[in-house]
This record gives sequence, structure tokens and C-alpha cells, in this order.
Amino acid sequence: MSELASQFKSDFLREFAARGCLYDCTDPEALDALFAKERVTAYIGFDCTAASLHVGSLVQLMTLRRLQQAGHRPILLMGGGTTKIGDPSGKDESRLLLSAEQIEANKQSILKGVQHLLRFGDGASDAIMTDNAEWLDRLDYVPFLRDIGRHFSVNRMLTMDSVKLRLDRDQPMSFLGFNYMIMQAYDFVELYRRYGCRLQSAGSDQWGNIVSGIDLGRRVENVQLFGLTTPLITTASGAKMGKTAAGAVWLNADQRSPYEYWQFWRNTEDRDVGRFLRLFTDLPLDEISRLEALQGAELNQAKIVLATEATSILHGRAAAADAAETARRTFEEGGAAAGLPTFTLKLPDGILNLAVATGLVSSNSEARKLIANNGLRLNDAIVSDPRLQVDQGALTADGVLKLSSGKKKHVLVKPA
RNA sequence: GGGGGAGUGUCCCGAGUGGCAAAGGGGGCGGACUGUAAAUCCGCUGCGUUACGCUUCGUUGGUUCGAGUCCAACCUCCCCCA
Repeated sequence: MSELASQFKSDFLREFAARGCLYDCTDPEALDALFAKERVTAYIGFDCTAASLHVGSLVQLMTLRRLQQAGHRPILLMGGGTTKIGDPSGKDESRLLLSAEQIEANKQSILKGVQHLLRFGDGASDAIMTDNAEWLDRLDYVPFLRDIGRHFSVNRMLTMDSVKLRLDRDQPMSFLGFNYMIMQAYDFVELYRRYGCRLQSAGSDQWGNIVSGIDLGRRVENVQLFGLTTPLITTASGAKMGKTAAGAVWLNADQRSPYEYWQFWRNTEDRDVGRFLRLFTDLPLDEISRLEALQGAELNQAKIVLATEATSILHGRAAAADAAETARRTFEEGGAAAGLPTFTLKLPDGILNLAVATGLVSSNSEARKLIANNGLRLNDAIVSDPRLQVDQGALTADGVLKLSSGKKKHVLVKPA
């Protein structure tokens, strides 16, 4: 699709495609014309299954951001209702159902985490946040079946990937999960009714659900709706974006600090730098071309730009600058920079307990193994004795301890 | 309802049919080499006060000096027949 970039007339689609964000869309010509003609209202839905979104959702969030930057109106749809059902796509097992309270708490937390990405308000292109629980929770079963259910062919639903793949692998699927796509299709129509929303965007795996919504819109509202999908982002090595050893790369600062988030991007593989700059920053394309052309160690400069820009979008310019400075002091000067993750606690007995207390390792055994592999450092000196006692005398001039696992993970400990 | 099969180290896959803390792989972590990259090589990958002890193979009982392995019941899933 990116080769079509130059053929689009609308600013939004041209830029979107040129950045490698476009995977597929329905009726490209009509959608392009719509974007060129008027302010478009578009939505993306997010599940409330966790207290924070992670990097895997970032492409979607960036899509909303770009829509807004191009003067259109993004809707952030929180799946407070659909989360009660659970998306069957891709999962091998039905997930445990979350309680309504848990879903609501997750929703609030997610919203807090994405504040910097979009401008909310009452202006013409200000972002709107809504929750599909507002309409899904109130549905009356029989009227819903008569008005909406009649438009869905079970035969067709069975052929959709989210269902088919599951059945093909002999994995169970309850009637509950089977309804997810109907709810998502209905969301689209409801958002059209409420906000004149004409476009739904999502990852490419949601194509089937999007098309269902478009079909439903034509049948019940006689309107042409559009769908737009983004590619599934993997690293050049084939790993899914945002999954690291420590778990998902969460967007909320209380789960992954701006410094750690900055580090995540700083450690991007060489081959991904240009692509990620296009996808995850607002930098102009010619600037990105210049950065990705850097060779060898020079490319580290591009990674620093990537990290700072990406962090800035999520946490703000100041937090990004702080993170960059903390990283510079830590990695280039080898110091105990104040911006590192810091734990204030009473110094425990022995180095093992200290390492566990900071979360650098999860058990004493793991700490011992790390020490045996020369992986644990206290104030940059390799710890070789697992029985090492840590007391006030070990504090640096700043009155802290710097504890490191390997060369990249550093934390500070302040005696309480 | 009848017949057959499966559930293994709480990341995943997967060997194992009486001596097992349990093969192998992926993933992950650490080390070497580098550029906070990739590739490659090496080590580690249940917990603990670590030449020892404790907990682990769907659940609960049983046989045995000893059970992931044998027996019984139960739970969950899959396949075939009805």
C-alpha cells in the first residue's frame, strides 16, 4: 500500500501511507475523497483488560494522533462493554472474565496513561472518549436480536478468521466469545449514530470485525462506512513488539517509567530504526531519511532521537529530556544518575536481599546465579561474594547505592 | 449415553512406563565480542541458610523401600460412535 502513497489526494492518507502505517483499507478512492473533502470522525477501540495499554497498541494510538494532526476528529473508544465479553481472536483459551469494577479501574488507568497523545476537548478536531458500556450494557436482548442479529449470518461468522482459526485448532469457543464481533460491529453503527463516525481503524487482525461493522452500517443506516487497518508490527528479528523479558512494555508511567520507556526505544535493532521513526514519531519524513542513513555506530544517534521523540509523545518533552540525560550520565559517564529507578528502603542484610528488594532479581537463588555469572554490580564493581554485607560505608558520595544487573539494568537504593 | 486419547518443570513446545529436580528445543537472563545494535560463542534458567534440604509432572486417594511413571475415583479438553 505504501507505493500508493503518492496517489492519495488527501493529506492524511498520503502521510499515513508514506509512514508505513497503512496496511489495507476499504474503498481507498472513496475514503481518500472523503478525507480530502471534509473533517472525518474516526474511531479505534481498546480493550480494558489491563491497567495500561502497551507498546502493541501504540500504532493504533498514533493513528488517532495523526488523524487529529491532519484536522480530523478521533474517537477513543474504551471497550468497557466488550471487555465483559472478551475478544476471541488469537487467544487459545478463553480469558477469565473480569469484574465490572476491575474493568472500570482499568479504563481510568488507561486513560490516564494516554493523556499526552491526544488533545481532548470540545473543539472541532478535539478527541472524544467514550465507552461502549454506555450502549452495550443497556441492550435489550430480544429487540437487539430482531434489529441487529438478523443481519448476521452464522454461516459467514463461522468463516471469519477469529472464529475459524479457533475451530480449526479444535479450541473451544463459547457463545459469549462468539458474540464479540457482533458487539464490535454494533459499536461502529452506534458511533455513526452518535457522532457521525465514518471510519474505524485497527490492527490488520481486526479486518473481519471492521467489515462486519461496515456491512451492518449499510444495512441498518444505509450509509457507507470505511475501514482502515495498520500492519502488525514486529521487530526485524520477528518478535512481537512490546514483549520483553520483563513482560509487556506498558505505556503508563507507574508501570514503566519514562526512563525505562526511553531505554526500550534506545535498544531498537539497527534494522528497525527507520521504520520505527516513521511509525512512532512525528518527525518529518525527510529528517527520518537523513537519520536512518547513518551507518554503524553513528546510527546510535538516530536511536537516541527515536527514544527521545517516542518518549516525548507519551510522557511529554520534559520527561523525555530527563530520561535522555539520565541515560547519558549512566551509559556515557558511568555515573549513578539520579534519574534511575530509585528505591528508598531500609538496607537489608546482605547483597542477596538487597537485589531481591529492588526487583532486579526475583529470588535469592536467582541473585546467587547472577553473581556466579559475574552479572551483579554494586557501585559498578562486580559482586563476587553472595554473602557480601551492605552497610552505610558502601554509599556513594550522593548517599545512594547503585546496583546493576548486567550492563543495562541499573537501580539506585536510598537507605530509609 | 458408549468407545478411544490427552493433561509434564506455574513463559511456550516437548521427551520421559518404577530410582527424576526430571532429556531436548524455543524464549528469557548473565558473560565474551561490539556501537546500550544484530549475528556468533559460553554459562544460567523450581526454592532455600546450596557437597545438604524442601516443593514440583490435572486433582484426591492407593500399591511400593521408592511413583511423572502402576492402580482407583474425580476434574478439564479432544476424537469416533449414538
